[in-house]
Amino acid sequence: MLGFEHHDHSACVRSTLSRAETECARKGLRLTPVRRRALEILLAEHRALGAYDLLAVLSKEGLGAQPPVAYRALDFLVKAGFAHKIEALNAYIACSHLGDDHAPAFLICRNCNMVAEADTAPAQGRLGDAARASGFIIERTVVEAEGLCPDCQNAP
Amino acid sequence: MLGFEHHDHSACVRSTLSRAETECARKGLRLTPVRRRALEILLAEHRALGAYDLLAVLSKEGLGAQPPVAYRALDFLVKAGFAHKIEALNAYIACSHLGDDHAPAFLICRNCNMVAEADTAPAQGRLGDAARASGFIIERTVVEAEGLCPDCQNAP
DNA sequence: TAAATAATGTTATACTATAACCTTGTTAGA
DNA sequence: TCTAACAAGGTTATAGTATAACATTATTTA
Repeated sequence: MLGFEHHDHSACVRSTLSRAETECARKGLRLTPVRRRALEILLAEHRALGAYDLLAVLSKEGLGAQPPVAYRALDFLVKAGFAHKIEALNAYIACSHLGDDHAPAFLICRNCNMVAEADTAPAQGRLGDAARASGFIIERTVVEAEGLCPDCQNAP
Repeated sequence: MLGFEHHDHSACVRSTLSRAETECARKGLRLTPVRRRALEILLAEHRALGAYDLLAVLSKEGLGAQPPVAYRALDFLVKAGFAHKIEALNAYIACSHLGDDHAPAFLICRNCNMVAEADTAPAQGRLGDAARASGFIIERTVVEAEGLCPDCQNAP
C-alpha cells in the first residue's frame, strides 16, 4: 500500500510519469500536453483534487479555461487507468499502482483529504459470493474507507 | 442479501416502515409526514432514486417544492440509518436491513439501476489490515459493485 | 495529399447540493 | 398553562459538479 508513510515523492512522480508514457506507447494512447500536465498536477500530492481545482491550475498555465478541458483530461486518465475517481468526494487522484492490473481501494482522510491506495479484491470476498449467488456480474468495484489518517488523529 | 430475487414486496415495505417507527420511538426521532413519505417513495422499489426524482414525487403530492425539502428528508433518513446514499450514482435507496447494525455493500445494475444490499465487513478484511498497518482509523466504508443484474444480462 | 479520426476550444446548460433566513410546530420547564 | 428553547419546514438564492453540442485544429492513415 502506498499512502500515509513518508517516501521519496519526486522519485514517485518521475516513475509514475514514465510508466504512463510506457503504457501509452504500448496501448497506442496519446499523452498530449494537457493530459500529461493534468496527471502531473494530480500526482503532486497523494490528495484528491476536484475537477474544478484541476481546471484552475490548468487555466493559470494557459492550458484551457472551460470545464470540458478538465473533464476530458480526467476522463482520459481514468479510462487509461492513470487516475481514479473518489466517488465519496467527487474528486480525483493519480493512480499509485500505474501499470499493474488492480482493483483499487482507498483510505481517505476526512480532515486533510489525503488518500492512500490499497489493493483489495472485493469481488473475491463475501461481496463476490453474494454476487455469484444472485447471478449478478460485477464489472467495477468502488471501495472507499473514510476516517482519520495518523497525522490528523493527533492534530484535528 | 436482499436483492434481485423476487419477494413479497408489499410485506417488505410494511415491515420496513414499522421497523422505522420502532427505531424512531426508541431513539426519540420524529418520523414526520415528509420523512415518512420520503421513505415510502424510496421503498417503492429496490432502485436508486436521485434527490430531484424524490423531490418531483413529494412535490406532486404537495409536500414541498424546493430542493432542501428532499435533501433534508434524505439527510434524516441516512443519518437514522433508514436509507443509504449510493455514491457512484449520487442517488439514494431505502435500507434493506433496517434496525440491524450493519456495514452495507451494494450491487448496482448499470442498466436498470436496481440495487441489492449485501452485508460485508470490509474493515475486517484486507482493507482493515492495510488501515491498521498504516495507523488509519476507519469511520465509514463505501462498498459498491457496478455491473449487470440477472434480468439485464438477458435483455440489455 | 485527401479523407478519416482524434483532440481541443467554446457556449450553453443540466444536474447535484447547500447556505441563509424566516415561519411554524413541538417539547420541556417554570 | 404559558413560554422559552429547540426542531422542523418553507423559500430564495447560489455554489459545486458534469455534460451536450457544435466548430476548429491537429494527427493518422490510406
